[in-house]
Amino acid sequence: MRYTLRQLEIFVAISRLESVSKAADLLCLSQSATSTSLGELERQFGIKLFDRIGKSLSINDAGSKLLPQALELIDRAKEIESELAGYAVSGDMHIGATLTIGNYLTNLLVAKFLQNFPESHIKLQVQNTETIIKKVLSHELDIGMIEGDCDHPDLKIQPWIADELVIFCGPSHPLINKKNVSLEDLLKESWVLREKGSGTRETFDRVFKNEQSKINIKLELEHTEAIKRAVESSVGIGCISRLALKDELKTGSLIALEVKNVKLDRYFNFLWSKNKYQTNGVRQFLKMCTDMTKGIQRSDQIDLPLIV
Amino acid sequence: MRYTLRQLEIFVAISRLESVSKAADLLCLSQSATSTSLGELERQFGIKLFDRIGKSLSINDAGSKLLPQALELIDRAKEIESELAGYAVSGDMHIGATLTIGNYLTNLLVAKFLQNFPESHIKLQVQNTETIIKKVLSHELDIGMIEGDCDHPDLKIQPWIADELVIFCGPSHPLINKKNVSLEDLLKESWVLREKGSGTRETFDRVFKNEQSKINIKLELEHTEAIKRAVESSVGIGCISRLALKDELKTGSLIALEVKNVKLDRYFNFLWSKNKYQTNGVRQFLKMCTDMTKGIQRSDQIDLPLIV
DNA sequence: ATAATATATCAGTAAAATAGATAAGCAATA
DNA sequence: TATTGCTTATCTATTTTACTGATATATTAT
Repeated sequence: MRYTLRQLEIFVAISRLESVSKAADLLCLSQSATSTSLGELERQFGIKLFDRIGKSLSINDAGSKLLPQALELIDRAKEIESELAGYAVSGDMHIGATLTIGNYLTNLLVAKFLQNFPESHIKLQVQNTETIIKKVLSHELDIGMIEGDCDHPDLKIQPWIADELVIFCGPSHPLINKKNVSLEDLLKESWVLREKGSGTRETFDRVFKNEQSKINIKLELEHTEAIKRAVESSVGIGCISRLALKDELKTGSLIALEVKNVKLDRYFNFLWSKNKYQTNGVRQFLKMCTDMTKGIQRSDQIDLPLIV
Repeated sequence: MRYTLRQLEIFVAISRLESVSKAADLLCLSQSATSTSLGELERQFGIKLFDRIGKSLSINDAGSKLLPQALELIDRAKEIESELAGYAVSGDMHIGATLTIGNYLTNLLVAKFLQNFPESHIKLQVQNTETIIKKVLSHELDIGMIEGDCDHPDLKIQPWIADELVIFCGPSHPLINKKNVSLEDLLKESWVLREKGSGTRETFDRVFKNEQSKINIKLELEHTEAIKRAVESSVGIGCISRLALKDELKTGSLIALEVKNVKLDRYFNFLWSKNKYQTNGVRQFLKMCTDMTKGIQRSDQIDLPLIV
């Protein structure tokens, strides 16, 4: 297959206008290139497609036979192109995510997305839930990714994947030897937690709302990594997403405590404004995220490095 | 439309084999060129078609969408190519024609044919009817073009176009002033005719078979041009095809005599062996000839220079 | 670690597309 | 019949693309 769609396009234009010069104008090509291209097509098929009568061209049998088929082929080719263009992403995309999601998932998701759509430009902001909601409302962000709910009439929220907070301690902590850790056991401990207003803290507070006064919060930190270091240094026990603890639980540098009757489940959610036009980039991004978590139950099972 | 069918072919091969290297082998292309071609296709569509997982490729959504469409498009393109190849002519073609046809029509027909099929090679032989029939029978010729009939069981004869012999004289001949030239008038004249065995002479003899002994043949010549010169020089009156006289009748250098009750009509015929395979070139040539004479009544109305 | 293997990229080269200029053919017309 | 204008074809030079061979980079297997 040595002929090109471009040659067919030029052939069609010449056929339509019955003139090389006019076709050249139409195609924004020199008369020379147009003539040569037709000649090359004829040479490749080993057959003339036009009769040269004096200074003008007149399509011949072979040309007439080719014309409708060339038209059809070009139409199909254009259709393919535009369908694929529907996949393609253009323009900027602004994504906001909370600390936990942003640090452990979104940055990797964005990297993967950029691999598939190298032409697109993405700005990722990591901020607290409140700011993200505000910016999604003001259309400053195309998508927000937050933990927990949000019921604003202008916002659409879509659950993405389950997440679980884990209560954990250092490897030398006495509780790790206890079989059934109870709520009472926990209330005796010192805590290292995320600050008020963070999604993680909200989940924590919601679950422990009846025991709030009895919880001894020794340290409030704004970063999960800092909390891990503090717990390692035996400042107290902590509570953050299993996603953020993945590596440490694996190596055993931090230990998860299984507590009876305490379930710190929550959902990571997508968030977008009902009033903002959803660009193709946004749709593709959402699709990629949901596609990737098919068959996956919980956030920490997403094995992004393998996929990226 | 900036992408090429070749790129699609390469894309399909890579998809099929899920490997750039294997596709390169299949396509007899370097791994480098294959990789670049895929990259270029992706760049042009502005979208990746494969996920690169480690050292291997895995087709992604966009690629999966493209694949069947690319296959279809390539199939159509190949179909077009081979249909057009059916038009194309390859190999040698041997055509034989008698003097009158060969000199005034076939050479021009062949020229026109070669314009449309520049790759083909034609050998044109101008010989007498008998030789042509013999060579068509021996398959030395693909097609013969003769005046008059031939009923050999192994030969197929196909009428092409009507021809007419014209009795003519020089511009100073006394007969041109006579209103109704009669058969008796003619028998008083001297004649310049083609030699026995020629198609023209056979037609002449057939029409004048009852007056053969009374016809005074002064000069027998093997070329129509020579006959014209002889008649111009007042050697006598002549009888050749109107086709060969076209120019002279137009300029008035020779004058046609309308003779009552004398009709020298005949047919130019195609001739081929029933036992010889008819190549595509032969079919195309016959088609071109019959197409060209649609709506034309007689050989001298064919205006070849205009068409060529 | 090391070897084997796959893709991507780089540098150099061959081939193709293209523009600009020019030749050659034809038609209208002065 | 020469002239003008318009057409297609072709020539040369240049840019762009396709390609090879070599090399870099990354991953799997040993």
